[in-house]
Amino acid sequence: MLNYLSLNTSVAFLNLLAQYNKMNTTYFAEIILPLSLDGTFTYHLSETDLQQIKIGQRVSVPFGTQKLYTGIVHSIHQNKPELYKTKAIHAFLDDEPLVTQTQINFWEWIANYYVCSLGDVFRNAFPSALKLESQTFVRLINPNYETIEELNDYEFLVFEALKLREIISVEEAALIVDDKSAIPTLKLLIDKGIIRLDEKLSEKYTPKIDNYVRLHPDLKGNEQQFMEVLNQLSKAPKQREALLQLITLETQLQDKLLKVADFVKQGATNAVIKSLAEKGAVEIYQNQTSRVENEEKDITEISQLTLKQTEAFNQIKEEFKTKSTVLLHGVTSSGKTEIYLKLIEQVIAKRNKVLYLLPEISVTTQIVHRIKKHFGDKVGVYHSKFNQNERVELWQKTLNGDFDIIIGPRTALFLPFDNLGLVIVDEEHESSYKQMDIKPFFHARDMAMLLGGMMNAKTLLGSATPSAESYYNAKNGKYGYIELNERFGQIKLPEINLIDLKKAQKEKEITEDISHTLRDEIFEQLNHKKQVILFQNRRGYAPIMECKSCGHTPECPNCDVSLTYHKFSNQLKCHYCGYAQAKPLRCVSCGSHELNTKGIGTEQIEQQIQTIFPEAKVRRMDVDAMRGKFAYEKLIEDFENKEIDILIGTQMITKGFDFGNVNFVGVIRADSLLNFPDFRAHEKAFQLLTQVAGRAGRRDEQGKVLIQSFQPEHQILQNVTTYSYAPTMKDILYERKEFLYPPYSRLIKLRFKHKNKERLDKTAEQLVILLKSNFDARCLLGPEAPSIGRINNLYITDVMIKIRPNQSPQKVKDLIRAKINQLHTIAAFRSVRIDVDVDPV
DNA sequence: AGCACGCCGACT
DNA sequence: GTCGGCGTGCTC
Repeated sequence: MLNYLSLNTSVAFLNLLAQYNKMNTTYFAEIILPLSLDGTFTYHLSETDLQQIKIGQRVSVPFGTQKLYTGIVHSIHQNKPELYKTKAIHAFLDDEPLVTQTQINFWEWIANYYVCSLGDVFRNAFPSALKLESQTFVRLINPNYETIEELNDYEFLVFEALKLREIISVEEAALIVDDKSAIPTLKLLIDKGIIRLDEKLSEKYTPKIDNYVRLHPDLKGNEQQFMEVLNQLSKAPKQREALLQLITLETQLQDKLLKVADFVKQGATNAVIKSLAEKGAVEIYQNQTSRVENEEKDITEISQLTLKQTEAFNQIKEEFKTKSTVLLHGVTSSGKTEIYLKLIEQVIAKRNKVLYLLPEISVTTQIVHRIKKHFGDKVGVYHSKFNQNERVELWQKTLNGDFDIIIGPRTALFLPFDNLGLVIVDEEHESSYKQMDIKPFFHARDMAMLLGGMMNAKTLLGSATPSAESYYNAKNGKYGYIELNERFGQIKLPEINLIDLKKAQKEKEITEDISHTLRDEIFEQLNHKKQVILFQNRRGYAPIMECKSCGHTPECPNCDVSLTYHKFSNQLKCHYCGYAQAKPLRCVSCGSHELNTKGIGTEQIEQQIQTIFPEAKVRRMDVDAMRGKFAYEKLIEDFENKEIDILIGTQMITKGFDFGNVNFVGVIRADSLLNFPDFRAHEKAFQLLTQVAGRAGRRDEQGKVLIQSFQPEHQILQNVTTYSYAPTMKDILYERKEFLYPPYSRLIKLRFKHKNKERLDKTAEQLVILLKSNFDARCLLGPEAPSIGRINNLYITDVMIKIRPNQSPQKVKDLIRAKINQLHTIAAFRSVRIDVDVDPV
């Protein structure tokens, strides 16, 4: 009895213990979701989940009332959350992780540094084709519903459709009825218990499948059978010929596969190939085609470095022994690329990977071509014009370790590579490295150094005009510093001269905006069959349109800017929100027909130049002319083939655009660059003009540059003509120190946006009040509306915070986070959007 | 960031 | 009278 009892209790006890253990061994996963919400989200794991879950794996999870989101497994733990009930993971989307642990660490670092959520980083860093969103489907659950007379026409239509196909998507349902009544109709059907809504995930990425052709496997290495087939074809000469051609092609291609389409291009016809296939001579099969395959076939040796280059190369290597970052300051055409190539070669020889960052536009140009030429299919190129499918393939290939080198703009930083040995940031001064439109507002140059540090890689910053920050860091010994101040082949730097526009106007030495000196020079160049580049940093025809009689200027209805006149499309456009209207025939204010334009854009220069040089082939290069995926490549090709005599461009032409046949560059008006209300204006103007000048005389002879300006005496312009980089920087750094700007402080810009101006200003003022006690007056500026105070119907105001060198940036950021949260506890302030921009440019 | 719930203007 | 506008609150 006692035994029985004790046995019984022990069984009960064991059950209890098992249950207890089970409870205690409940596991949870932290999931990163693509939401702008702080932190990760906790889901509980079943035992089977636990078997297959891996950090970095893609999962789908329910979030909110019904939606499924794609998330990434961040971590696994046993801490049961007390404040809310966890849900289960819906599904594992892949067997293996698509994100590495290093990437997760990197994302967290970025979220912390740039004061945004981990979800913001994930959303931006991960290809969107891999972020599945659930689609809502309608499912029939009561096919036997009988009281049909109670259904309205729309309900009946959906019911009938579902009887044929059990499941339809909400979109299909909307097609059956009309768009507007779809949701109400479905609601009624749900209420009647006839249908149910289901969420389904669909993969957005689709592999590209092509038809390929090869010699039939049965004939391969079987000479006798092959001869038989060939003899059978004696009466079909075309087929015989094609078969023999295929053999030749296959030998040439070695292991590469031959697409049917490519075979057709080589002379075979589809009909012939089909007949051959029917006779068993060839085989047509399907295979996945890579969208990111390299075309490059002949790999060439890297050319020998010159003495100067070798010297620089050795210095870089020496500096890398003690410093993780080196700044290579080399004038345009000094041959920085060759040095990069040599370094890359050495790094990949050690089985390390290289990340090569370029400003956006340069990714499509010659540099990429040159790198591919040396490293062939080991080069992965990322570009923002890639479509979603191409991005996915690049991601997967990178994850597989298929590439030794990844080249790309700032987003390439997020590809899943490992084992980096070297990061190159070319044109490091370029402001396009800073992401400004979507969160995270990161600076790719800075994050490249960080990522390099995480993987023990070295970072090489390259520029002809280094940023003030990098120059400062180099001069202070934080980075290694190597100068390369001689052009390749010892060609002299272009001679830069200034043209005084005031004087030219007074002496009538000018036609519209082209001074006669500039005109004569262009004429001279064209006579020598040279191509000319003209720089005007404004697109459109004229930035302002003005009524001659009343002075009215058409403005954007959504933004606080005047509309730019585009003659080509005969429209007035807003460059901030995209608003466009037809050019009005008369002034909307007074009805006058006399409308004037003020200021000049590329379109107007194009027209003026074409008038002066009616025979010349004039082209324009700005975002308006560069629409479409291959517009840029096409233009480069045309320029190379000398189908363009004069190219007029915005700052686009300063990036990766080097051609041997250009000996002269003209700047139409430098003034707009100099008078920018920004503490970086002088730095940017010097860099831009120097870069523009660098386009001239790159190969055989010394180039010439003419800069037109109303203030030729301006110190920056004077310094540009004499290539006085160091003195310019000295002045700039002196001012920065005086006014406590970077690199002598760190900036955080808080940008407030709201459609109601009063509420906006009140909120910004309130946050300043909350922050006031923690900063001295010099370090907390604003709120102040930026020069364009309203974009897309949202009013904007900025608060600037300067962090002194002795302050902890982390503590300041924590403070900002806390104060914004505090502000948001009050409902009235909550609707104002606050963007935190760390290290604004 | 989505998405649902809830309260006020312009329409059949 | 409704439809639908977007303000507000919540999501593991």
